[in-house]
Amino acid sequence: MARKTGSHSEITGPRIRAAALQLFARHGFAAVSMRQIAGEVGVQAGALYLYTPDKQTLLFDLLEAHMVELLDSWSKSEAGGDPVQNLEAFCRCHIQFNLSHSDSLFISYMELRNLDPDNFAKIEAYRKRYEDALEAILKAGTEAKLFSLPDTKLATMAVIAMLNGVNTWFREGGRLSQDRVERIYWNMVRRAVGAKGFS
Amino acid sequence: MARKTGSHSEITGPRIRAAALQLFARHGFAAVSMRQIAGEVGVQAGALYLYTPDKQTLLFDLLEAHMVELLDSWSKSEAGGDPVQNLEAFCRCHIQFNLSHSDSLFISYMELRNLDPDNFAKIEAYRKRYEDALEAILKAGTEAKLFSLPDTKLATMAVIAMLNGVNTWFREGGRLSQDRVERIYWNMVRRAVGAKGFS
DNA sequence: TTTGTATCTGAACACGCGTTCATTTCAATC
DNA sequence: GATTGAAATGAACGCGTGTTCAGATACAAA
Repeated sequence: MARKTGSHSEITGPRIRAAALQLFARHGFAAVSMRQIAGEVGVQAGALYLYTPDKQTLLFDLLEAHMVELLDSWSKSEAGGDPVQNLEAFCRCHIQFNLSHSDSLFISYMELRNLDPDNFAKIEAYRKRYEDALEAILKAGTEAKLFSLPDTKLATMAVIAMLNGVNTWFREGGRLSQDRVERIYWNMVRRAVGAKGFS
Repeated sequence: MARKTGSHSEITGPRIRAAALQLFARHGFAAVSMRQIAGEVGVQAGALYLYTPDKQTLLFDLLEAHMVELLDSWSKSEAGGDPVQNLEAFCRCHIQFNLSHSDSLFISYMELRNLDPDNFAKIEAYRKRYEDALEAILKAGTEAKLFSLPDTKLATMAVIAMLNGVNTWFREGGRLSQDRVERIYWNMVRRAVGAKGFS
């Protein structure tokens, strides 16, 4: 069946990951059984082991894919403009990515503790790279006197936490359009970092 | 043994809740067994059922206690000053409470999905009361032209998310004192809401 | 000393877990 | 039509789960 890699269906594998993602997000890693995942895919539990060595690796693969996609998404959006423009791009990219990957986002914050130490360290390294990307923008802006921040590391955490919060309440078709939400959050961030020419 | 209520030890009950709190925070509700909790207390699993009807109720009691304490903490800190003072008090109270109840905070965000619908609704009602307290401050400030906010509901969520973020990285004895962190976050919040006389 | 009661044990119940593996299915290739 | 080999089954493994409960224990009151 497999045409290129020489092993495993190229259809069932992704379906398993999609089902696992949704179920882990909904009920939590520990509360979801391999039989439930298999049931969602329409297969027996044993078949899952043709695609993943174990449940732990399945979780890790989902988290790693999320972080890789996130970093990839930012590297494509990176405008290369001045710090203010870069910060706006970062905020919008972050909100957009998170809202279109809400299950992965949820898991990547909630299920870290279910990773064994090695896997945890790998995911943390990705996360650090992402945070560093934001901090670089804030540092550049602070040095150029465009922002007013006593501590860029702390501001980095504050901005990410604030933007992540959107996912806890935003629902498409609700009171505010996504673009409007992005604009309002960007204005709050812009003020929080003390961007000049804006009060 | 019980002297006042006529049932249950007044020592073992709290010890069970403390052990459950710590274990749930560390490993997650679904991943912790009643036997583990009992082991932590130095008792057999069956004994837990003298203090809680089941595992689900044990979780609910922890979450409810957290929300009650949180609301209580704010009602005691409420200064009754102008919106700017109230907002500062809210930010400081929130950070202080969360840092001194980090396990409860963690659980109360992570384990909501493990509550059955009735219990979930009750906790959400507490949470709404708390959010409303913050939104009332933001509304009052906006109407008094002290803040500049296009949407107080959205600002409420943004502020809470930002403040909650402190718990993900702050460690006592680290680079910054808690008071310094409170001050920096308060300044970011103050600017994010567009407080006058401050850029 | 006897009684009463709050506390706890330890075994048991039915069930679901992650994982393994010999066996079956079945489309593609020769 | 026979052969191949990946894909999937379904039963089995040992173990841990939440919960129950009859019985043991400890201790205050009578």
